[in-house]
Amino acid sequence: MREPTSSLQGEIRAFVLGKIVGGEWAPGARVPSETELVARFGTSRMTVHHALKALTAEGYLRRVKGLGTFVAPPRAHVLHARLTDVADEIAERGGRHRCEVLDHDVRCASAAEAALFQLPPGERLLHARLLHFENDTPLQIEDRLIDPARVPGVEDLDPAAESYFAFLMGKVPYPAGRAVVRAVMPPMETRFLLRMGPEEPALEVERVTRAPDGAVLTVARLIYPGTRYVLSGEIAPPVGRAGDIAGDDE
Amino acid sequence: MREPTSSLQGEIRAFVLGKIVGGEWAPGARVPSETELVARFGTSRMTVHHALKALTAEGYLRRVKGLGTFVAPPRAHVLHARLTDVADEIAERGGRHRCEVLDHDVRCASAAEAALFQLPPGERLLHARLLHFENDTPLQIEDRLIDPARVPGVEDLDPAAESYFAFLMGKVPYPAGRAVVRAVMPPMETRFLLRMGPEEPALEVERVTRAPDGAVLTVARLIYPGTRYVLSGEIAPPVGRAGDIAGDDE
DNA sequence: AAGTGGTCTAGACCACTCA
DNA sequence: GAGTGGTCTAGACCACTTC
Repeated sequence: MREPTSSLQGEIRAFVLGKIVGGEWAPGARVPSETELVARFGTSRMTVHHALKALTAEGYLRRVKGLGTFVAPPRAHVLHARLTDVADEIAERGGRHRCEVLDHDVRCASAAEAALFQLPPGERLLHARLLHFENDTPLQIEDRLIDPARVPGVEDLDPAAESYFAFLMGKVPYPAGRAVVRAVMPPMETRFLLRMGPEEPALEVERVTRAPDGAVLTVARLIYPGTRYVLSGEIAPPVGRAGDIAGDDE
Repeated sequence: MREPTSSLQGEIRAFVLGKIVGGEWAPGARVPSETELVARFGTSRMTVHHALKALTAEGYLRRVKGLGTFVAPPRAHVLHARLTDVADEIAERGGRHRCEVLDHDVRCASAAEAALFQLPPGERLLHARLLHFENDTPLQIEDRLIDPARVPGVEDLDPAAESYFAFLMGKVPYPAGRAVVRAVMPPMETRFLLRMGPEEPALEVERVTRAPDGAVLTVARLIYPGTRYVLSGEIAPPVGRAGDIAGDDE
């Protein structure tokens, strides 16, 4: 990560961040107040405030009105792993992507599915199962349920032409959601489709995607052969979103 | 995520974010300029700037000097998964944590280990293998290598008393690092120790932790029984760190 | 009462892009 | 040259904490 020391904010940022990652200021330690930093760097208070605010948003600092600024206790780290469209992921590696449609139907929601989508049982749900290939080697089975009432036009989509991921991205960018990553032994059919070895486990990523209003839009189960796919990402401190009210986690 | 509309910044933020997550402003679309928002909300320019800056840091906007502000193209989402100390994780669930030391020795780095740590082969490395229990059920095997030259005092640590995670956190808070998540079939001994079923796969999380200067401090392999552990997290747009120079990814 | 951070103002200069 | 965002200033009032 390149640090811009070219600006006054950058200087203050580098000064504070340096003390933190260098271990000089331990977690919980008091950071100089805005007034003190103003005196030290000879800038206006707003400049200092900007720098500290940014570091707070990035999870390095904890600020309490009336009390002071402190080094945030990093008792947890956060894994930031990109979840992309399979097609994009393959393209990035320079591979060729192809997709076979295994199932594609509109069905009535079972009790479990209705509960998942918070819909009355029997409501219509679009179901699709796709097999994605990288250079003719199967890489992923995508098992997806979509609420067609919330995603207009999705019933007319040809999954082989445009991915559901891309389509949904266009319809509802910036969805909220949760994902769960598991190691599983998939059933026979899955093993066969993904050309997996007899003892090979699978990595399963299950995503529940919600509209900003909280309604479930789609549930996707992505299954990868364990020997051909890993999930990877960077580790960083937990980020604070500006929309959040000050941390209630203590 | 609660949005503070109590402040002027909050109002502007809510206005812009609403248009984005509501799909009214599509990815790539032009966002009103600071001048326009100043006119609309009747605030000073700094106030508008703050709000847009925050949304930029959170990955929702893309700003180009001299050009304008745009809705960031969300072609990828990011899974934000917490990586905590096992002991903390178990404590959060109200469980009881216990730890058995399987191996604990200082050895000379093999060629592969030396390469991983970017050290000359034969350098001393601390190796430990721990079995973590939740309520007397084994949950994790921690297989860890540490460069004792970079982490003073680590050789005197009793892993059963204080976890390496906590110790390292205290020594080098806010490390940089990468993690890889895999589904694997562990060897016999591991299956036995974790009391895994004959066909049960394992979830493996491998972390490489680096000091701010880039030197590898520790490599941890954490192995969980697939039926007793999942990795989960929230999905959000990729965050931009203020220290980064404007995105070069296009 | 003194000090803290949160927010806001009304200016300013700059580097940049586009026409 | 007009418009954009990036940065900065020197003030201000507020809510909050601790003493």
